[in-house]
Amino acid sequence: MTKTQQTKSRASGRVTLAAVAQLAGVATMTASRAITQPDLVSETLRTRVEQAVAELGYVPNRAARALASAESKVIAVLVPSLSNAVFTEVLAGIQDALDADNYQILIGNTRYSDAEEEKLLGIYLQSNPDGILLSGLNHSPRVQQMLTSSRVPIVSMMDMSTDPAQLSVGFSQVQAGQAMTRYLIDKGHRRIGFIGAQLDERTLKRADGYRQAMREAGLADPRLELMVPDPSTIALGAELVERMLAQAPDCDAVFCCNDDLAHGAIYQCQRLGIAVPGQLAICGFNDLPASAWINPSVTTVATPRYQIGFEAATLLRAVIKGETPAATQIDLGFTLMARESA
Amino acid sequence: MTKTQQTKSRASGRVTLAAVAQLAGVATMTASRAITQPDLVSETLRTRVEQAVAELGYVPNRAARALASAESKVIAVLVPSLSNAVFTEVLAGIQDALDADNYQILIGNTRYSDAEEEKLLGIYLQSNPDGILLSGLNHSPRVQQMLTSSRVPIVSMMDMSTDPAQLSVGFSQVQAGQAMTRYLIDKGHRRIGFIGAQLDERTLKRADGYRQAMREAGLADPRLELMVPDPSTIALGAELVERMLAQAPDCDAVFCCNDDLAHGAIYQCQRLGIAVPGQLAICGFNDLPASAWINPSVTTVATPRYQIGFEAATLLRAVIKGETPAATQIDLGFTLMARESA
DNA sequence: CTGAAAGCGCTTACAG
DNA sequence: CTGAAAGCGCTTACAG
Repeated sequence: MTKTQQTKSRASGRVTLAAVAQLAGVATMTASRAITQPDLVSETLRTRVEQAVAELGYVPNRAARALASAESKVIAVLVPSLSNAVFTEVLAGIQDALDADNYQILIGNTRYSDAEEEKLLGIYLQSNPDGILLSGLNHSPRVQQMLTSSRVPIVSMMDMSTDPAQLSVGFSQVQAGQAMTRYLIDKGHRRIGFIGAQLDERTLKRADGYRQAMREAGLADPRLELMVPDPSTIALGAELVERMLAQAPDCDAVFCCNDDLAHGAIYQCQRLGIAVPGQLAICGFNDLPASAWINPSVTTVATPRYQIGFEAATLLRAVIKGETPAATQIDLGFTLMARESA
Repeated sequence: MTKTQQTKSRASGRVTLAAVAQLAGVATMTASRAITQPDLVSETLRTRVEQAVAELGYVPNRAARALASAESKVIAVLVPSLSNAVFTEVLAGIQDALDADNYQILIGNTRYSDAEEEKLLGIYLQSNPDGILLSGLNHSPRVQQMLTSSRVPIVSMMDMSTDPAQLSVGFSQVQAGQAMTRYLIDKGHRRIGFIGAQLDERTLKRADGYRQAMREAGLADPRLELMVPDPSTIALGAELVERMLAQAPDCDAVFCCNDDLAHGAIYQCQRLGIAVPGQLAICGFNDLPASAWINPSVTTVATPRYQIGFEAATLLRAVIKGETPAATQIDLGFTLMARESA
């Protein structure tokens, strides 16, 4: 066990596969096989190698493996936010789907910024990922170009693509926006406002759905829309509900593009003495855990984000393995949760 | 540019440094230097290499770099949860601190499980990380052993270590628990309950602080404690406040080990017609964004989680660079936020 | 400032 | 079922 003959070597000092093989009395590649494809090695040698691994505390070097083999066992995930519970649940689904495969999951938070997305993708591409999980369908030309030239398999999450060549898992953001608006119209509301923040792809599509439904009903009015680029927060919801009421005093319902905004709007109405839903109906989007508990409980759209992550990762893994997926577009749908606030 | 003489080679097909060097008319290592240490290369050659990089769309292979050099440029971060906003803010701080250094940040969600922590650490160690950021001070013997034998620099986040050899950044969970309890006592409360969930290291320490303060004031009573191992959620807070009132009907204040629980407790009191803080004072811990907005607004302890992430990453980076840090323990403190609910 | 050679620690064909 | 050799794409000493 004392075989330190490092002269001017660049050896890291870590235990190598060669050391394991030597202790087990086999060739390096037999040791390699005993670890990665144990079925191809006789029980005798496999046991000897396993003992050597345990005795030496051998930890495989992932960089060496990635360099020598075709695959990196890395999957990169790009999400626009980690403070938004929606995406942490997407990540939980991804984690669960990839659990057993020894994948290294690279989680990148783009903070809703194209520049940040480009930067992170650039770094991740250096790791030669086996696959990439992306949020949304719209990306900067630079990102698209990087993606194309990398030839890495990609699955897009959150929305449905119209391009059959593009793998996507999610649900129709437009239809969900429409469904909520129609629900409010059916409830008898006529002056329905839309509050949107961040103005990311999904918010804009929900707004589209809102507009379509309002137009169909002959209720469309641009003064009922309030769109700001700031990040969605409870504080912003509180602010925007007041601005909406100022710009459209006859507003009788507000569709907030997400639950954070809706919660803030409700809390603010409580302070201002505005009855919800009596004087003003308020609804949100996503069905965060708090929405079922706030008083009044919040009418919203439940979205299958955990499932999206799980199914997207499962689809990606299949594609990486060279399988031809049964479907390239997986629509997981959404559920309107009618509660007290609207 | 047409130099495809791959016979039975295992080449990946990607553009290599050698190809860049050839196009630029320099040696491979000069190309390498032009990219990683541009100051050491003449302007002429540097420009030629840069043009070749752009023309070929060269992306460095991180695995090859990691294998050839001593450093992996990987930092592994282990957090117990991603659904808890506290840790996503810690991550934001880490991201910001490490932004410019081309580090690959490996984010691992241990889900409060020792087994999961061991598994993730095992995977991450294969990447030979330059440093590791850990949550908390208590880890399984197996994890400690893996950490020790890896010899990778470590910084612990969230709490203060008593071991001077252990780098830690955070604040005293015990003192924070004490401070909140004393605040409630000073407000005149005598029958102060403590509700704890998950029972992770931090919750147990806050409970310790609570007990010490109650003992000092001669108010200690085990019937005022309610500890359950379930994950902290709003729903659980709603359930536990009822159980607390059942087990200690004369309870006049409840200290929840975190804000999620406190929010649930408040919503439930609203439903049950229990006035907060009139009949029952309720306070939380962490100061999540909603706490300032809920009616009544929530008395809680603001914790410097973004700063913890930022400072811990900064400290780790210094240690990796071989610098001797000015302090091995960084106490970032906490702030009691007195609001309406208690 | 620039470069030819060796090596990092693994896996891939190819034999036997 | 087992193994000797070559190679993955970089960087590290060491010269010049």
